[in-house]
Amino acid sequence: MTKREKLLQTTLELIANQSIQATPMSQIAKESGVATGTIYHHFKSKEEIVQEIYLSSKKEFQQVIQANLHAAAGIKAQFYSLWSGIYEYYINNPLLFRFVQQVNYSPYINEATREEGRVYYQDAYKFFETGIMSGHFRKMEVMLISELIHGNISTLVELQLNGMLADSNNQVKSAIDFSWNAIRI
Amino acid sequence: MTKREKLLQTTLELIANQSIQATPMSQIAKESGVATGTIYHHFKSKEEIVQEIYLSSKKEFQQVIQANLHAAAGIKAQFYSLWSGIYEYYINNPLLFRFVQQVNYSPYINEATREEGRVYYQDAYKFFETGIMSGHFRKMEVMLISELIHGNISTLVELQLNGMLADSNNQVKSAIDFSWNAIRI
Amino acid sequence: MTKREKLLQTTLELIANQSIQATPMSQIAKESGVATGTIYHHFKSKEEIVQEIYLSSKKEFQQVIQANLHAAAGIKAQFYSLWSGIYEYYINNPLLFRFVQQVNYSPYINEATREEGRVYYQDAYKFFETGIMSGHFRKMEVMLISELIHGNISTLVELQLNGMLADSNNQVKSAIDFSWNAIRI
Amino acid sequence: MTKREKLLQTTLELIANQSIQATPMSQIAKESGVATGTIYHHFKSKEEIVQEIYLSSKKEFQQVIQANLHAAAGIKAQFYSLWSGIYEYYINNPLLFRFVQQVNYSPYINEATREEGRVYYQDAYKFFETGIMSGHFRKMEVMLISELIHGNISTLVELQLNGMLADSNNQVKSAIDFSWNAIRI
DNA sequence: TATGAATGAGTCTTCATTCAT
DNA sequence: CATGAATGAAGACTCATTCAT
Repeated sequence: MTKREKLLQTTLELIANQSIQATPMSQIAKESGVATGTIYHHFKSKEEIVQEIYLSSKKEFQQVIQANLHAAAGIKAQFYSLWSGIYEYYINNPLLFRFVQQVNYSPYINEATREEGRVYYQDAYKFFETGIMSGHFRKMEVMLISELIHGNISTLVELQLNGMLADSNNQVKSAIDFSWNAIRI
Repeated sequence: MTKREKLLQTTLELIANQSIQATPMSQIAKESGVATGTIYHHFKSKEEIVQEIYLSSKKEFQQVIQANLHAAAGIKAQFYSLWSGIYEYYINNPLLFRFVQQVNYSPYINEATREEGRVYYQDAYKFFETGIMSGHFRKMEVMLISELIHGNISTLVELQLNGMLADSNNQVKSAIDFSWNAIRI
Repeated sequence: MTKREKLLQTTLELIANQSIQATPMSQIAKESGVATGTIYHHFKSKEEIVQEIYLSSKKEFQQVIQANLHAAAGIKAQFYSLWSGIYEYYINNPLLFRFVQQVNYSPYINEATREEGRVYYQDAYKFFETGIMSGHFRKMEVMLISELIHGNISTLVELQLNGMLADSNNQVKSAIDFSWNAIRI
Repeated sequence: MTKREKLLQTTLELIANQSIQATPMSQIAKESGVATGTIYHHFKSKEEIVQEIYLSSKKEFQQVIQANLHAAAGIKAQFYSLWSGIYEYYINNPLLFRFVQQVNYSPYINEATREEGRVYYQDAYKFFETGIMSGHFRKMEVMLISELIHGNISTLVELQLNGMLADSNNQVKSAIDFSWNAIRI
């Protein structure tokens, strides 16, 4: 791992676990095993680090979407695969999930950056578009569908990570059905 | 308005518009037209102000729920009323909505306070419980339904407040249908 | 007890137990059962309260001296009586002893006030003067003798209050002898 | 002088001359020619600076004791040397003397730190122990002798620094005799 | 006299960032 | 590229004192 990657990784962990406000640059430096000044050879500012993590998480998210859309499969199978894929991605990367939550409404992420992040949802948009055209999904703005479904998944992850899902397999199943019924015709 | 109420109101506005981190006590004092020390005559700390606003918003939320559950009406009408009532409450109180978002994942609101806030959801829980018993709603944990539906509404409010809903009446209609289809049998 | 006396008493206790710096006027008010503003009807400032306690303790000290100098007794008996009397006075009034220590080198007691307090030592001065004249005590400045003997007593009180005197009766006896041998011819 | 030493020196001077309460960190910084933040690069807190000065003064004190105990000399000569050595050390380092007085009963020095400081008195204890065993000194707890004698010296320094010793050589002589007669057999 | 809300200067401390080495 | 000492503006909070009631 390069020093740069190490810094990104450390920042991610610290912010996810203790919030931005409680994460000074000095701590990032110490936990990364570098001097304070060194950070500024790799990044312009604290904001830049945060934004870089934010955007790279969105890029990775795009790959998760792509990896779970198997054109050959039926539309319902694809939908379940997509939903579960994203859910599991978050569950397996809780730091990333927490990080985005911490950071999303802070001054570190402005509307421009948020907008930039939305680009990576395109493949999901297309999937819903196709579903609507083919008469499988109710007619709605694809952006709206995407946000609602993504919101459902986030709700589940949030509950799961907080240990609020007893018999969780079953509840996850319920939640996917919830989303599916919400949009299918 | 008492000085105390003025302070709560000012804090709500400032945090909603510019985040907690960007809202120093000195600014709260100045915008409230009082001296810094005066704040501490009314509140123990910045944290206490934030928590008080948070919890009183949850209490108000409870009244919104109650006001929109008309037992006499059919279950679908009740659901649409509840959904729209909450949505409109948020749209009419955007500062409160933003405030809760800003504050929710900050160290100012700990799990204990969050838990304390969940008490006020009880009436919604009961509504979903009844709906499941009577065979109108799919069988799911009521907590799970509540969180998912509330998530849907929040998604809509978020999009609306960010000006991302063209032809918004229509889209709100779509979103309610989304939620309704998600749970109805 | 008048409100004024109550305030003096409370201040004495608080400062003795937790130092001046840790004793705000607000606490003095609360523990005295009055409002903050009330203090300022009775005293001009915090400094005035402290000085008043300081000087009244010195006045009381004068009475302790007088009460323990029995002209009829022999000089050694008088000395032992004086030494023990002061020692016991301090032991029985530990708050006063601690208070004076806390306050003595703080900006609240200036050299003028300290000088004012020394007036009350006159009777002890006279006692030593007489002892020197009659050839019982070594020839020294009476102020010097007084300060040294008083220092001895304070040392003992300090050790005693800190629980550092095992078999304390014996050690107190040793200390009085120490002082007596120091000055007797 | 390193920046660290400069800070210690400045703090010593300021506190000695104007008390802790009247010595804000900002003034320590300014008089040391550094920024406020720099202090915290070298010390954890105000308390740490004060404690460090306190303990290093005690360490130095130990050396003063050792330097003035000449085993070859007679016991009386040693005693006079020790007494005078300490006295002169204080007179030549009035800031240190005042500092310890200012700080001794403040919350900055707790009992633990005070206890830690007492370690450095060991050599004096041994000297008195030996004197008692050899029949030169009256039988007393060595801790008690030490505290009483040290109290005598402090009394003298205090008077001297306050300009209250006219014909001071003579009075110092008297005071040493006072201490010597107090313990010798 | 008594109250207690209000004041605001002042305290310690933090922390993103810079810069000489 | 790397270091870490240094910066200084800014933050939360305290507290002696005032003043309208």
